[in-house]
Amino acid sequence: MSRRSAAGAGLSPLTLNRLSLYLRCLRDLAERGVDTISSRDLANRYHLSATQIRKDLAQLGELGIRGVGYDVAQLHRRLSERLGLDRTHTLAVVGVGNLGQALVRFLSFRDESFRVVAAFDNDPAKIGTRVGGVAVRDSTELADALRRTEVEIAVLAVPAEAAQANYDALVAAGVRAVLNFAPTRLETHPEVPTKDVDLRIFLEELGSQLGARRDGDPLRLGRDRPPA
Amino acid sequence: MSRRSAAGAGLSPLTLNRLSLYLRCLRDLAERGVDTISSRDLANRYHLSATQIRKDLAQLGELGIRGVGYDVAQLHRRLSERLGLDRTHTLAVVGVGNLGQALVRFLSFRDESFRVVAAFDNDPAKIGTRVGGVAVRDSTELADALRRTEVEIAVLAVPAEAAQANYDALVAAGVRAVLNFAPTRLETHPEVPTKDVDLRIFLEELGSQLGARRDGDPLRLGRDRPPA
DNA sequence: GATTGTGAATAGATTCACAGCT
DNA sequence: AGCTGTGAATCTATTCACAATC
Repeated sequence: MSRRSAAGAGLSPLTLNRLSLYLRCLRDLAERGVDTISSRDLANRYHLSATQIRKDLAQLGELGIRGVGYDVAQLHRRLSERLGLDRTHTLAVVGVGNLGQALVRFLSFRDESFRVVAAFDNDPAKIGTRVGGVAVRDSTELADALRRTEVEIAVLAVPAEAAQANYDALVAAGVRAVLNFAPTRLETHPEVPTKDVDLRIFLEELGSQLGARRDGDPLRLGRDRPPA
Repeated sequence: MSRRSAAGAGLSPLTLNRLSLYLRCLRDLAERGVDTISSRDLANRYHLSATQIRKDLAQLGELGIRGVGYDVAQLHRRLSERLGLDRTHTLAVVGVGNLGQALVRFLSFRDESFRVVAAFDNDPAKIGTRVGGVAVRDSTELADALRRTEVEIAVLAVPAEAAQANYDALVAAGVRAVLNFAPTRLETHPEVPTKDVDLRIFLEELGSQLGARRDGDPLRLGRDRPPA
């Protein structure tokens, strides 16, 4: 079989997320001057699973050398490619409230792979201002503006009520993927990969792991051992 | 078997996240004046799976009425309880940069279940200022401050380099759970549930689903159908 | 001897399909 | 008749264990 056989096929989101993680580890290793690493070392250093690393990486082709390990630089390159980080993705942030503003600034910050090229809001007080070097435009211009600037990924950070309408407008304007921070179930367009990120759900997950209220046993805090 | 048998046991994070979702749907339904709903209707309205709803809810006990469906108000109450939302969780946000500030404001906003009671940063320029009604204190006071105000959940929004040290300080100060936004693999304390939220990984997931660069076929944007 | 890559085994999550209530 | 709750079946993900390779 050839070097780059069917290695580009569809990986599961779980695998993709781990690849991102591995990539970050490799960046760290490169900075520290490590140039070869075994799956076991990688796992130990960053609290991961060695077998899983091997299974995941094997999906991209034969990347390691038996008896030796993986070449840090080469693996880094290969992962970047597979994750599409070898080129710049253009982003638009829609909704420049608390979260939207933070996202614009956060994403504009020393990152070669993602670049915020447009921001939109429907609040007249915000339109025309600049956030993190990006001009905030009127949401109603969205369709026109996007068609000209070829935005690949949209970041939706509007209130729940406005999410679906904005999503539809974005898809109609030819955006190819959406990262949705609005706490709603969007009716998604099947051809546009959409990822929901709901901050409140993360908190609720933690909250529930803390155990529900036990009446008469109010809030054992401090250094106590947990119930289990 | 009694009404509240072993129903409080450990649900998987996946299930918990879906319960949060169902809860949000129920809130919406209650507002719209719906007071009974079947798993099928719930699924259709919010693009979920009916069987999965039933499986998930069954884990909390016998909540529905066969032939009829679920009582919206009662189910809402029951889910809130299980998710620990029937009481207020106290939060501390550590790191008041772009993201931290947005999180403080976002979380301070009309939410009964989570309340930001403290914010910390190590930047002298920020210490003493207020963000969303919360005073920013020096990170070095963290241990003392937390012991007095009994914070349950910490939100870590510091740069990667500072994350581990702050995490350790938080755990030592008796925090019971951590929501980590720093892009690092933390060495976690097993008794403190910790959830990583890495915004860049979400973007990378989308980026990779967009397909890698195909040389000579640069950026087909617009309304084209995707490769598949 | 060390380490990868992988088939087989296990664990976990989702879907199916239907018995059992109302 | 309609809908829940659930065992069985299926699908997906992870871990084990070892043959293949350096």
